[in-house]
Amino acid sequence: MKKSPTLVDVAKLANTSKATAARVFSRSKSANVRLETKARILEAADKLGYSPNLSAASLRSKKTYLIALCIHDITNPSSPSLIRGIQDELAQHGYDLVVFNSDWDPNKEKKNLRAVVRNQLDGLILQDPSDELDVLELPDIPSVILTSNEVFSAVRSTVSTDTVGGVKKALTYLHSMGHDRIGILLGGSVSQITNRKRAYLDFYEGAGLKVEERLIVDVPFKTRASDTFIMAKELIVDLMRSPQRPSAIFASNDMLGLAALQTAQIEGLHVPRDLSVVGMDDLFSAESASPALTSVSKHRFEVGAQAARNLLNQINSEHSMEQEPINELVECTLVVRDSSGPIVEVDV
Amino acid sequence: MKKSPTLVDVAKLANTSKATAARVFSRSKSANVRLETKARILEAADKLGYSPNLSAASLRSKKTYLIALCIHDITNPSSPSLIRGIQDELAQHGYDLVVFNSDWDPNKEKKNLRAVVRNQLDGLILQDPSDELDVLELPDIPSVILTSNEVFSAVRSTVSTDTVGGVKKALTYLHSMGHDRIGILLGGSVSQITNRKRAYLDFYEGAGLKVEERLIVDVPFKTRASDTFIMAKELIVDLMRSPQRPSAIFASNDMLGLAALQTAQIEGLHVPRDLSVVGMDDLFSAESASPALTSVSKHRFEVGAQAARNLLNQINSEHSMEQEPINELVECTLVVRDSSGPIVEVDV
DNA sequence: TCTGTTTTTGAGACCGGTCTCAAAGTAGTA
DNA sequence: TACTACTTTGAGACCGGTCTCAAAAACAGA
Repeated sequence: MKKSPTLVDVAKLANTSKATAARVFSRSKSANVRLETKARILEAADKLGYSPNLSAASLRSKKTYLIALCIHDITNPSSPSLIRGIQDELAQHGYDLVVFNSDWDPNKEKKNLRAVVRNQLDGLILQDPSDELDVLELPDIPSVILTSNEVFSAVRSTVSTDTVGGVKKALTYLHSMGHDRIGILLGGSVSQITNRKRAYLDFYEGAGLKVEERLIVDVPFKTRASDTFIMAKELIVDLMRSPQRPSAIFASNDMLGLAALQTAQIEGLHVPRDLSVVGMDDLFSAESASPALTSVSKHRFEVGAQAARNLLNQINSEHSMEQEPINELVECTLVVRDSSGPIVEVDV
Repeated sequence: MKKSPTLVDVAKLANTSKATAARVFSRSKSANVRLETKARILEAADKLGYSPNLSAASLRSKKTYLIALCIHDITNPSSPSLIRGIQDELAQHGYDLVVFNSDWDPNKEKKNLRAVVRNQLDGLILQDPSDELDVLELPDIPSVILTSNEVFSAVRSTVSTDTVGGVKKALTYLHSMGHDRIGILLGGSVSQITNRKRAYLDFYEGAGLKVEERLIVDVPFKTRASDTFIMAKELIVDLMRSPQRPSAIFASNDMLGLAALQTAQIEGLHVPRDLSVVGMDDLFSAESASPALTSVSKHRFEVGAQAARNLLNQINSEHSMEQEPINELVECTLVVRDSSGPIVEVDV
């Protein structure tokens, strides 16, 4: 592995100065280099197989053209589209993405944030910071936080999903199909659970329906998806076998929705005749389920793209850290498929 | 955003030299610093809120502690577990991961590889390089390639999946259940298709069964998963409605398997009574499908972990680029679930 | 041809660490 | 106390770009 050529080598071969050669490769403002000179330099670079050293560049210029994404777990099925939304936007501006997992561990989260500043990354997209994280621990760089937590939205730009609205859309839809006893499967983080439960209760109150505690099922969160899935199925069986089972189930995420579909099938309930199921996230798994699962899309791709755009704006503006944060809210959309339909009165 | 403190600032405050201070933070070989001195330096660093600048460090030391992963599309459902396998292994050694997507575009692939060397990344894991990529275009850094293509395995370490063996396992299983007319759904890249078709034909020949061209279905590849899915369903309908439909279907990836399940349901075929379905990949979607999909696991997590381990070995050895490449093959495992069972003779 | 303006080029400091090498300090032993 | 061996520290070159600033070259108009 022979030493790779440097800018000085290129300059020497092209018979110019280091400074001029640098201007050809610099990605900052349009450099003034005569075309003839430029061609000569490029030719020399090509001949030597020169490739700029970004470490050196970033040392002086303070720009790495790398963005950090700190998420909980890339294995989470909704992560990929989020990431893709970010990457597609970043790629257009020559930025690449470094992905960190926190596994919902506040210590890992902090460790990751330290890595972000050590590596001089140019920006940060942080998913749902833990409660343990103090605002002051946020690195002092352009950042967008994916959260609806006001503690953060007060100081940094955020993009969040209108999950409350999404829950309402799902319930409104089911109610309009004649369902007035709708089971809800709650899962995920504590804040997600309280959030959606609140929305559910509000809807019930608004619609003048009677809340039955039995219909509200909390599925404890496990790190491994399969474990949550198995746990969910047990709880759903209980719900379905209960004397007055609901005619519809709203699952606050697609994994729970799929668990409901599977359980229904095992229990011999036909979906959607005997039971309507609506999920949330609109994963590919929802589309490919049997029957295809009606689901509330959170538009993760768009969320990612929006976060990236906001971040790039901050990076490209002069005094980004003094600017007022921008807090964006992405609406949910209901995607109706085959797992839901009008209530069917049972002829006794 | 005030200027962040440097090592010199820390050294000054701790009343030592830059060199000594550096030794405290250096991640290379155990530095000899008196405990008392070290404590003083750490205290000073803490007081100033010092954080090392990795750009500077890597300029001199030629190490960024960043690894590149070049894959086709992170949105592909099997990517996350691969990534996780890599990350978990890397994290133990203090490396972070930069993820690049090529979207099966050879030009993007080349562009990504250039970015890898520009950024001085310490290692590369490259998924299934395109045929357009010349071996000589591979960056001259430690790397592991996820491919079974001999052109690459001759010159670089590789990790690949024994898909041929996997296909055989699935078919052997179905055959043992009494199925002798097994449809196969082929999808993915050209090499994947030919690969698996070959395995299918070999199995049929070995088992002394008659090959029926009608049972071999090619599903054209589309960039968007949903498009492939829709296309697949149309083709599967044809297969199921054909006069002599197969009693079992082997899908060469889970997406096609799920499409088969959905189609069967729509067509009123009971799985597994009327039709057995076996997929490949063992995605979470397979586990959560209704009925749960029997699938051949390719152990993507393990593949990632193994690739990462190999890469780290290269990085930590002296003359990595002169070493003989190590080519590893990961076995597939059949995970039997509810979508497959013994053939049921129809009473006419 | 000459002057004023604009464009292009070069010299060299600079970024913040790491690394080498030699000097200083400390122990252990005769 | 003197001497060797080992540990700890400091001085300063070095990595390969970027950036500033001034000099040189090119151009335009008179």
